[in-house]
Amino acid sequence: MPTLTLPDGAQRTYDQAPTGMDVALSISPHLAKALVAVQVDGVLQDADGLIEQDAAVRIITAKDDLGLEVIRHSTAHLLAQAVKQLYPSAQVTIGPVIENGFYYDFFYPPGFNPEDLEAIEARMTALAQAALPVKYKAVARDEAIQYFEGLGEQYKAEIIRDIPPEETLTLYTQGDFTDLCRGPHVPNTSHLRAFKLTSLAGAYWRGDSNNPMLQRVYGTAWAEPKQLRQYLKRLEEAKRRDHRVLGKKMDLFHIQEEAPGMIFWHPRGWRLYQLVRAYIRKRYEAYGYQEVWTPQLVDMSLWERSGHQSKFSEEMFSIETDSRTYALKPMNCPCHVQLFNQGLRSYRELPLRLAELGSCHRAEPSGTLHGLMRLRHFVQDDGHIFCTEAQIGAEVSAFIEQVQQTYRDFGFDSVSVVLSTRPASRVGDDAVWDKAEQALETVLNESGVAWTLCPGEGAFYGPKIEFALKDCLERVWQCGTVQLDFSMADRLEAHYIAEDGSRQVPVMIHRAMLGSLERFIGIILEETEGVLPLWLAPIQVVVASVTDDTADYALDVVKKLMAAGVRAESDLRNEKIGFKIREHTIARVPLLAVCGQKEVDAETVSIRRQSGEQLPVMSVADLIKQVKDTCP
RNA sequence: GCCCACAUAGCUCAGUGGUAGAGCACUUCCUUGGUAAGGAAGAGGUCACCGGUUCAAAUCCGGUUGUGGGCUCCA
Repeated sequence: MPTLTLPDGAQRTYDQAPTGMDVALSISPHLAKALVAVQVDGVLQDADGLIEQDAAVRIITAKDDLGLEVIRHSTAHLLAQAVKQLYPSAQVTIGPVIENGFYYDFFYPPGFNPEDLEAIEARMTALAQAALPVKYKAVARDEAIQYFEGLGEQYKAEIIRDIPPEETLTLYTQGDFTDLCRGPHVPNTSHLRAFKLTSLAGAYWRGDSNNPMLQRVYGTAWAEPKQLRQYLKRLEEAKRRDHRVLGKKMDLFHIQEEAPGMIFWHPRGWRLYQLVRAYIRKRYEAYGYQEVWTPQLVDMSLWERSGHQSKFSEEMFSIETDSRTYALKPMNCPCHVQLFNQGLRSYRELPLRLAELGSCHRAEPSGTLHGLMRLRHFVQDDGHIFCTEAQIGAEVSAFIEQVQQTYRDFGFDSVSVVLSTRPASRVGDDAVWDKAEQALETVLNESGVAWTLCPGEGAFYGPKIEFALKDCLERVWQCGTVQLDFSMADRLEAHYIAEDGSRQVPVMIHRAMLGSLERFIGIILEETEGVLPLWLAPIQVVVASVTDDTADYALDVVKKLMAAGVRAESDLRNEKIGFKIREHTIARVPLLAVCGQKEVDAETVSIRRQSGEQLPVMSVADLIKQVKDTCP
């Protein structure tokens, strides 16, 4: 006779173990209809699962986040059912819930095309409308293997074989389709009424590129059709924030076929680039770095000694000349060690911080290139700190502080911080890795930032902390990073003389705040929708004349602005003022100074912000002051 | 690198085997207009590249390059 406690504190006692559906029915028929699952003492379970003991029970509907997750998971099953009906030779694998939806991977060598997607979606809709009951039953592992092998579902059988033998499995059946699943699922498919298949992709079985390529179908699913429409609209709007689209609209840069993965920067884009560089140089100085510059082309032997050649030879551009092989530098660290190695270093010089706006070339695989985000030529705001073990904590912790300040200056308030630890393929003793990982974790905890752990994602020479930002489609890109390295200095024979006169190998800390300048600019563009903070705008003010009579005055204003260091341009074209406003607004110019007869007479400018907001009429001197005050 | 799709005027795109199209941008002329598009005319393309099928290819087929969405990778 279980007694159940409802969220409002009410208690109900049942003569025999009820199902979640019984509980809902005993409250209201309406609730029973809306029920997608129940939560029993915090554990989600199916509507028809028995509740045999006293427990706290919550009815989960589509309005709950948990309910939405169940709906997405069930929609993945619906997709698999539709695919099996339409393409019986396809084998099912896995179909998890992801942000905003789900995907399902199928082994189907002929592959799907976009028309198939439409057919699959149509079948899903029909199956959902049929309101097929979703039933589950527990089976023994071996029975499950036998069942799926009998169906020719090799992938499913393989998944089950990897599950510990003693575990009981559940099979979910809806109509003619049965899948292995932990559940829970919606009571029947009529709950699935707001979904859409969004894209088709290849994905390796178990995420391993040595395995066969599966067909992945992505979809989105929601509780209500209205939410689905809103989501699709959001997606549509996000595409307008794409940095590649904005790069064209704002006339910042282009890429062309002759130089894949490399950027042709236009005058305005290059100005933005220079502004970011100027910001970084100020920080280098403020944070005690000395800026350096090293060769672009370095003999392969250096990369062999550093260990990069053996790990990244495929991704290095190399050049044969004078019967020597050079590599276009893919990174700056070995070059900075060469600087460290000039002369005999003393412990008194540590920490020695070398910085370089380092130009790097990497022959990234063609399929990985992506606008400004992933390039074959990019510039890092790189830096290497040579220090003693005792100095690691202070250096890393100062860096974390600096990175956060930098991101705030650029207007980012949410940065994800990840600690990545030893990868399978690495150099150095485990004892050294233990020490390095411990050091980073300690500093992170002391800094108070929220962080997550990514085991196995570290660099081959050491663990790292990564600072990542999101683009318009919520894709995560690594930007800042700080990496501990107990190997490279030793490999490249860097030493210093310690206090006791002994020769010691310095610890190397690799660090970058923005990561790649190009990527960071791409992220800023998407984050701001191209409406850059005033201090970063390539053109801060366009001075537009209303008629030819006011052109001279407008030119004079531009001259004054430029003399004061404000980035200004004139627009004296024989066009209506409305037309000029429209053009510069689209080009994301932050401030527009309109000069008509009124302004000429009063010796003022009338300022319109990119947002459309009109500022009080002001003198040119006031405008200059306002613009100057925005620079960090 | 792998899977799928795409590549037409400067830009955004239409064009399913029979003379290459639209809007915007551009040039010229008219217009001198006060806060998101004034009007008219003109010019502009080897339909990414290479090959094939066909009387005929932007269109069908194969390859190459590049781009987009994913996967793998990312010092």
